[in-house]
Amino acid sequence: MSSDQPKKEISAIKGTHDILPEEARLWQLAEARAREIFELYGYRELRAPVIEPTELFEKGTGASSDIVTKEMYTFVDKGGRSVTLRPEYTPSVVRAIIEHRLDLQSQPLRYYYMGPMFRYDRPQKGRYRQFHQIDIEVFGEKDPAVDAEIVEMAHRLLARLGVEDVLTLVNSVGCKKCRPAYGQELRQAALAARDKLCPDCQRKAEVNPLRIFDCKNEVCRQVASGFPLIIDFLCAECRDHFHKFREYLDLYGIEYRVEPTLVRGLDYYTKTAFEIVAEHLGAQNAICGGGRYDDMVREFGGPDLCGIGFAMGLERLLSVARIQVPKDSFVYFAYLGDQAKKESLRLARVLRSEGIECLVEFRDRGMKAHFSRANKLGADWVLIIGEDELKKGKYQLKDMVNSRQFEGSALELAGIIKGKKILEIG
RNA sequence: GUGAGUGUAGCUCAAGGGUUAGAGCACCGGACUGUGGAUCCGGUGGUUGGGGGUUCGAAUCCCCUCACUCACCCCA
Repeated sequence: MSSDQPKKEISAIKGTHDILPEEARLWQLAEARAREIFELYGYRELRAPVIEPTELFEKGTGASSDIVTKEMYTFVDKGGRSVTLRPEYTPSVVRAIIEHRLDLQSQPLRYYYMGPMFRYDRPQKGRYRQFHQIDIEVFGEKDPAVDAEIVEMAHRLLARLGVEDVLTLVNSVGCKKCRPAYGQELRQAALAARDKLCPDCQRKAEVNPLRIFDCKNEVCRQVASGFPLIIDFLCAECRDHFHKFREYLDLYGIEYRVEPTLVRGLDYYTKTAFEIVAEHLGAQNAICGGGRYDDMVREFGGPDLCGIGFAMGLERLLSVARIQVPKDSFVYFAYLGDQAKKESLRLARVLRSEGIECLVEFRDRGMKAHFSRANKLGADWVLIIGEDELKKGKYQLKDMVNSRQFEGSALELAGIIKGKKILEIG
């Protein structure tokens, strides 16, 4: 680089990250496990665009939510439309269902997806501006058994990824019939105790009193502990739903704790709300969050179709996952001279056709340097081609793990590598 | 958006106003021209995050800015 180049190098946008090959292996593995498990339960992938009309989230996520009011990547495109990089996935699925009349298919509809989401937050551990979620949704099933099913499915995935020390919190946030009455009672209690609360909670008392329960201030917690709880206000239907949900959780052997103050941050939840938190994750410890949203599809002008789902944060998941990436096995070509290099290139094509990973480097090296390099790269096999091998048309294959060496034709060696045939030489 | 802390080689860290900013690891090469991991020797690599100021002199002190970390807030 010449000295008159600009000094500032271009770096990734704040809150976004490159996932380098070594780490990408972990992502691939986690994503593959998630797919396997979801498909075992009959879920199928539904891919929606990263970018959506802004109003989709204003209506879906909620115009008063923090996500919509201050965290969206929103801009006007060249056609003058306001568009937004999705901050969450559920509204997109709802849009797709209505747009493609998926509700006419036999229900329930089970979907999963994984991909990037965008929120203009202040980055910190476990919170990034571009982050990734694994998302599942079920539509058209009001039986609380499905609520328990997705929790159980989440647990299975966590177990598969070696995530330990998790705590599952469940609650019911009621429905249109019973929540308003509770909301009023709570607001009254909050306003009555207003001057004892921290400035932040004084504001919440007006805007969203449920949030006071989340305050970490000791005084606020004390005060809030005397507030009424939603669970005492649930209508018969919601109470029954919650009861059965818990019965099914017991049936599945899922350990959980009823957290009467658990409230999901998105406006649309009804009845079941749950969260799975992990220890050793710091302040952003929610690894999975979800719940039921029975009114959302209808509110979008679609059919009366209930829904439930959850999202898992992949970054958070991976930071507590204990997964072993299997080591790749490949053949390194150690050649001497230009003729041997060309023969290596030719041979590598043959072996690749046999499904064997091959690495031919183009730089001229001595045999020792080749081996040193092969070792550094972690090659399981080194295929040696020099003058002797060119003459014979047979090659030396060294097993780098057991330090054994074999001789044979390309296909014979391929057989050895694939473990089908052993031709050992003295 | 608010508060606090931290930025020195690719990584982990020294030097705390005074020669030319060092070490380990990593990378490249040699000892060793057809057989790796070890050892020894050498080499590449820095406008000390960036900009401005104070000073005879700044990695070091001050201001701004950027990034990261932690917390608030929010949430996955």
